[in-house]
Amino acid sequence: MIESDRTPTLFQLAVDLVIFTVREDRLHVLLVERGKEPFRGCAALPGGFVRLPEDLDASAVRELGEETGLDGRDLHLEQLHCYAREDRDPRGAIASVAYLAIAPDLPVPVPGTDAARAMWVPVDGDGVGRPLAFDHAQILRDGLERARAKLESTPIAAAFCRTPFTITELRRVYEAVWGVQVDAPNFYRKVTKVEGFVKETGEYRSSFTGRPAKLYSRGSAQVLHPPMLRPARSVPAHG
Amino acid sequence: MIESDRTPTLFQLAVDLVIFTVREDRLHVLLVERGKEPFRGCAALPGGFVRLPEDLDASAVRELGEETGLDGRDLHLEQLHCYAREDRDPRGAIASVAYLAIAPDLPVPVPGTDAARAMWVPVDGDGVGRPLAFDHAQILRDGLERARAKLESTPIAAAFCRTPFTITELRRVYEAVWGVQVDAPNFYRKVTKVEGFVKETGEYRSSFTGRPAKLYSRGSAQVLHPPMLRPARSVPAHG
DNA sequence: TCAAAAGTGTTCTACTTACACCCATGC
DNA sequence: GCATGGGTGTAAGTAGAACACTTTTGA
Repeated sequence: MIESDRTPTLFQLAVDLVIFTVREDRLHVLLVERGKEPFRGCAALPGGFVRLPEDLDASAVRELGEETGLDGRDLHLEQLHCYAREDRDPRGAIASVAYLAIAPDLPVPVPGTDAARAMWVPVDGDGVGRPLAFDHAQILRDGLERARAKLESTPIAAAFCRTPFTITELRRVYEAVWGVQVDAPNFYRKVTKVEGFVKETGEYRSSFTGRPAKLYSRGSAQVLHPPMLRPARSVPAHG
Repeated sequence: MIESDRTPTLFQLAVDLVIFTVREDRLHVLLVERGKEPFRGCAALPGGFVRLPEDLDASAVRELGEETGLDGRDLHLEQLHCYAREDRDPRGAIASVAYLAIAPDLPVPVPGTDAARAMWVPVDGDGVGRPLAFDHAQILRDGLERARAKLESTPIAAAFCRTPFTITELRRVYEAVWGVQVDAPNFYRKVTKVEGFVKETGEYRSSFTGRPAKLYSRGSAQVLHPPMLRPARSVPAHG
């Protein structure tokens, strides 16, 4: 924070959101269709500009609400990375602070709001199979890698599930985000044994067939001891 | 990245550097004494403003060179977090992108340069035992936690050591950064067994007493499989 | 020969993995 | 009954923790 004798660039600061959910056992990201130039009509991450006195986290929460109808206070939301390459936005000096958000499978987009332009798009491999505006493809890749890593060491997988949830639902989160198959019996034991990952509610949920599953809510742990281990070689969960 | 009808704030963007090294078995951070208001005379993290067309990483490398004489291309350097709270700088809208840098114990500060105002300060617990300018105490805490976490899953501990190094030097990095004692025999085996962490040079180094130690250089691994595990309860390594 | 630092051996325990198997429900 | 998904048992293999012990040097 030492002053230079040359004039610093003035930036507009944006927040862009990588919002993930799991629907039908597949990882999805929320995209919006841009209504203005540049990249009009192109898919992009939702986001918007920061205006003081609001800080970055608050901007992210606000944008989440405006563009998706989701309440940021209920979701996992964490800062990812700041992007400021000169060529990232043709309008000029616009730096973006990317956020990772994780949502349960909720009825979004909400019709009749800004969010009507939003859509859940399945993530295959490292991307969405279509061009994204600005450097959003890179931001999406970074967000995906962050989410995958955080599943290992923290209980954020539960943020993908509506409470209460079953252990199988939690397992399908790991399978969708990591793109691997996970052994159900071992996963069950591990999750229920790791201190503070999940908490039994005492309730059960019947599915159409099979034994009713115990229901759980998220525990109090912030980190997992021991961590969930991502297999070194990925076994595709979806052919 | 959706335009608002209200005018976004214009920010100056700064990069601030949390530069760690280990000297005499203790973790140190590089601080500078501010020569101007605000916080004139107060200790602060080195840093400076971003000027396009330079991007954030390049700004961090440049500031590292200007303020410490270190060559950023030789060091571990990674982005930490972006800070933009309204009250973080009394001069107004200045957002800071913090970087974590890891350096071996080199003869820095370099007298006769800008770096002469820089000093290595030991880190005790979570801080440096003196007030820091702006929100730099928070940035330092975040950098410290990042460094501690990265020692677990990546080989960055080697970035604290001049090449070639001994396994004991590497162990002292873990002890200094984590603030724990590490069992030497088990550490030795683990480090030399994990694929790609360190590479034997075939040379030996004699110390004043004891058996000469094998010398190693950093291996090619980007992540450690399995990771180095930080003890759940910290056993203080000093004091 | 002694101290000190490097490096090896050994044992116990914890965790992971693979997979067999039982449980509880709807049809 | 039987198909289906939930959950438990069990045994083999791998990794971590503790610590005794050997090796190799300088003084």
